[in-house]
Amino acid sequence: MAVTIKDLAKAVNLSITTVSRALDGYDDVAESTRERVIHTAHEMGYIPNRAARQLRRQRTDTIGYILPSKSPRFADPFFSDFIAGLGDAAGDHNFDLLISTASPGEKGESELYRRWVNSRKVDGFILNRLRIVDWRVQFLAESRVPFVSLEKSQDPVNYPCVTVNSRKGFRTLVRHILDLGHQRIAFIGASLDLVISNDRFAGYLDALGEADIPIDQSLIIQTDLFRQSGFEAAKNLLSLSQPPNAIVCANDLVAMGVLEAAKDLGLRVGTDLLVAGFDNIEESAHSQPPLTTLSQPVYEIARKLVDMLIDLINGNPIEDPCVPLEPELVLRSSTTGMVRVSN
Amino acid sequence: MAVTIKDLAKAVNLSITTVSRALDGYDDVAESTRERVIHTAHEMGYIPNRAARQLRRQRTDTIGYILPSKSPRFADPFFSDFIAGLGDAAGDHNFDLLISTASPGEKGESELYRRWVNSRKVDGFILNRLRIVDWRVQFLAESRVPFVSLEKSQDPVNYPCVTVNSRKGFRTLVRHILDLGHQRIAFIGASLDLVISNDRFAGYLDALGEADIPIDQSLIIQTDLFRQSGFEAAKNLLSLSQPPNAIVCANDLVAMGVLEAAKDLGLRVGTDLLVAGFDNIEESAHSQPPLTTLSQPVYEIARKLVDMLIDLINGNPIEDPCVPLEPELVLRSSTTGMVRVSN
DNA sequence: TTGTAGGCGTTATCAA
DNA sequence: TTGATAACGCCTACAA
Repeated sequence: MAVTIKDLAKAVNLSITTVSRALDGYDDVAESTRERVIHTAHEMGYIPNRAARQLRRQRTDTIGYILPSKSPRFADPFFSDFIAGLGDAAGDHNFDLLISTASPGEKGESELYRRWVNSRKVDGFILNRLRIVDWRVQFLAESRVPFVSLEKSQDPVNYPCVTVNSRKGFRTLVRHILDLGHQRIAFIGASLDLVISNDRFAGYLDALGEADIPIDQSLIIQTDLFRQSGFEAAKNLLSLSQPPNAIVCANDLVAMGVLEAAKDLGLRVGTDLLVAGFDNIEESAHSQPPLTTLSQPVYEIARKLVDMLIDLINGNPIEDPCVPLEPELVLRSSTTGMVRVSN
Repeated sequence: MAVTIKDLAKAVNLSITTVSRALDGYDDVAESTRERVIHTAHEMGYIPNRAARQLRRQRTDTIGYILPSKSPRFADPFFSDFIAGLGDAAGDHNFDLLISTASPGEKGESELYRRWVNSRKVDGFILNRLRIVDWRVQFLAESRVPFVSLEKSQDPVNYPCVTVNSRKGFRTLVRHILDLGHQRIAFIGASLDLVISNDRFAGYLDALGEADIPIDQSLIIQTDLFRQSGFEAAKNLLSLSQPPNAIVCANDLVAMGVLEAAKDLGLRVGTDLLVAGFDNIEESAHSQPPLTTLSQPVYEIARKLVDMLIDLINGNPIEDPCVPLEPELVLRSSTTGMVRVSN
């Protein structure tokens, strides 16, 4: 059916060996021979069989990403950008991207990682949504499978990563709100096991601490990072006897839910209630009102991660074992009121 | 490193053959032997090497989907649901899902399909966003690679598919708007080469024809199925000397752009201007105002497609070579005005 | 009921 | 500069 190296060898009247090496650019092949081989290969539409190559080289030229999602049906747009970046960068290196989904913490998740590792399905992993202590880090390190991550866990293991200083970002964001004269600021985030949630919460505390504002536990909510969770959390917060006059959210999706809750309650966001998020997803520029948020270059981060991972897989030295980035504060009318400062 | 069947055979003191067949459930293996093998396999964490199995079986247990997108960074939420369905269903069958992106019509696209076919990377393909005449259908049919599709092209080839009657759906939608007393209805869609665009346009024409309303070419716009395109198209439409009083869009994303344009121009959507879309993406329930749209069960469709494809790959008879579905009209205030008929 | 052996398509080692 | 040949890990006639 498909043309194999054997067919090709027969066609050019050479041994399989020579053909293989002509194609792989070894320098012990006569230039004329190489040209002939390459030409005929093109002509016959020869493409090496992946499985055979993998078996022989013990490599798959595939990187894996397991989307940490309970319900992929309502995927965070964050992941669209992230996956697009992974896919594009992988393609540039002639790698494939294998994707699956698994709920963090559930049994299926660890099984999936284990399967992909044991059956040699991928040469390495991309991780994100790390926990402070993350079993994946331990497991992959022990299994000696290359991996890189967005965010860094506290495990005593060294691995390349990209980190976004969301702590500092959130501190800046909360300060911005304080500067506008609002002091009763609520925080909606996820479990503090999650690095991103923890960092952002820390930034929130930093800013309040510096302004000598006491922490009010009733204004701090831990939930999922979904729109619906934001909606419900906001409904609760806003029905307190002393409701907050600002709500900062660990991501934009949650903030979208908050906007909707505010609308339901007839609050004018930007004046009665300030709202902000994190991620700068596309929708946040188009919401009603547009959302103040912290922007991180998700697509580029994903690309960078792939570059690092492939270096790692190839045994190349990684120039920058840890790339630190700063999120950018994007001011929109959900905090600045009617004046549109930025789009 | 990873435990192979050889290691396992050694451990249980049997030949590779026997182990292999014990694991594969052949009935010519002593029950006691089988138990011993399975037990030890578990214990040692044996997982068959994919590459070897693929090479031997000439199968990859992988299905491919190439996302037809020019700019994956701003992916249509439609694709999130679709891909989630593909992934989940594939997983249920112990198949993998290989994903990549390519711009429809560009050279990279055909190369990608060709590569995946020739290098036997996947056992079959899922297609969508079909053209009226689609080279992929021709190519895959000629290559004798199994495939199924959402929507059906007009190529003289038989293949299993799921179709959504969007023509009828759009007819119903446009009628709904006509019933509300609006007659100047604009259509924003994509190239009429695209089956979905063509069908929806046909439904639009059906409804206008039945109501004896002449077609006004200036109200018909062909563009991309992106939010920004909808925004721009709407700006143009609404600045006509005789602007439309309703705009129906080939998908929700475009409708979102239209909503924004309307807001910019100070129009009250639902009264001054009616707007509707197709897909029922999550955002359409939360937009300002919520959007009237046609709903199709994207996730379930994707699952169904995978089931059909895997049957096809396995040579099983397909019970239903073509599954026809009806989209459901979801009325919201973007056409019904202030009254929220449905959420 | 179990084992031997050949081969899937490649790449890599060695010899010619 | 080229060509035999042996793996990689698995499956499956066929033989025992």
